[in-house]
Amino acid sequence: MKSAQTKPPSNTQRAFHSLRDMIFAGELAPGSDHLESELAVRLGVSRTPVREAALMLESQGLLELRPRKGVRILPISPEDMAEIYDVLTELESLAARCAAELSLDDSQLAPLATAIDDMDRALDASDLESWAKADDRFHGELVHLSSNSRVISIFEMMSDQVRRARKVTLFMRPMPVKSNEDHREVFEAIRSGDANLAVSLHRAHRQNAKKMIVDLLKKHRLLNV
Amino acid sequence: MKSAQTKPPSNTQRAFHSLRDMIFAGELAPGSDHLESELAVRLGVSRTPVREAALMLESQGLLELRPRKGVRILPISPEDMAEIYDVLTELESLAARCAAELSLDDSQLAPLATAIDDMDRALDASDLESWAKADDRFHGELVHLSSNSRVISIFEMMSDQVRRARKVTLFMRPMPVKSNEDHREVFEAIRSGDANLAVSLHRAHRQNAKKMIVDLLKKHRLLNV
DNA sequence: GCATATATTTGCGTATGCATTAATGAATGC
DNA sequence: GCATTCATTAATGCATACGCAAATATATGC
Repeated sequence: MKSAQTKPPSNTQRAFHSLRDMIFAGELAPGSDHLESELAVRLGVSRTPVREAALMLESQGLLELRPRKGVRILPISPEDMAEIYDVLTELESLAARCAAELSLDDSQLAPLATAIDDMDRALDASDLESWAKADDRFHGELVHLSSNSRVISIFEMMSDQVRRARKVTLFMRPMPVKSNEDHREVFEAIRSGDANLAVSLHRAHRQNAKKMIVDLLKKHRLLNV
Repeated sequence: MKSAQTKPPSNTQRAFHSLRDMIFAGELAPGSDHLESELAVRLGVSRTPVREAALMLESQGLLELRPRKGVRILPISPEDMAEIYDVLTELESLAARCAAELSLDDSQLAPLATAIDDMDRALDASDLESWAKADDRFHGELVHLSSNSRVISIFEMMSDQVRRARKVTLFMRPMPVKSNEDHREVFEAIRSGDANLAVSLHRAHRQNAKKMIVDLLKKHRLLNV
């Protein structure tokens, strides 16, 4: 999926990215409807590339094409997030297992290590935005170590959704101190080649994260109804 | 994704299904290129719905749109199949865990049970086609028990690919006796609510299947080069 | 005979127009 | 006053047209 975007910078690709960005920026609010023609004007192109981009985004679960109602930006419910985290838990655990079994040297593990360090630094500075970015990086790098392109692309799709949910919940949650400890432990397990340990640590880590974000989303929903 | 198809029978949807079926039937051979306009004529519609359908199929990994080369039907390499099986292993294991934890009654477990019985019967009759169908059903039902719509749709996507690969390898493999035993064991573990056992049994089962099909695909590739 | 330049073809990306069909509101009957 | 039907509106689904760029064929110079 990522590779598909790097081909040529066509209008369809631009529309795809623009719409995606607009959704993440909240410019297209979750639950809102938008006519294809309206979006086309907004992006300065015709309906065709907008439609094609919308079709792609639909298959990624960011929006839905509803005949005569326009494209509907899908909201992220706690239930959706629970599903997503369950999938991420499994796929990242697989990645952790692969990584541990590869007996990687320090240079190959460097991206993970720096991500962890960055998270610590961000935490010290109470900079949650930076922390979230580094956290994303950690999980992303981990998944890339699986060198399974399917795992990677599913992960990227779902990370998008997680990032959307995190926008809402980031400042409701406590400081992710435990989370940072988790990362270090997982990292050490991978480094020492203990696949089973890496998997079980990572699984527990993700399950905690799931519970946290799902609860926060529920709270948030209560606040906003 | 499945739900999207049930909306209205539009030309795009028809094209989507037709192309998919043609790919599975081998009518569009793996590795072959086809012009959009050519496919449009063949399906009796204009290029637009063909393009839209192709776009969807691209995001499902069945084909690739290559400017000026036409849509390329992606071949299924042993490497791809290994990736797919690794993902399926994790997601189905998750489903097995969920299923075991739900303490389902016999009526809810019935679809699994019949699938297993059908496999046995097919095996007795040495009817590999029927066996494969029942096997598909078993795995499908299992995944549906997860009631995780993401897991289900990823599974359905990847099952399509597996089915394609199986077309080629089904008659090269030995009788799946061991496979049937595996299914029964997994089933019993789920019924008795032993989640960990269900997971480990199922994981092992899928890893065996992976090795088998990947090896067969490699052999097949050697034969056809 | 070969390499480079030029012409031609061809397929795609995109715009646009039209027919279809769902949604909305008006009008009519009960 | 409410429901039902019909007319109107409007957005989509799709066909079609066109320009551009890539690929191929042709021609030209050496």
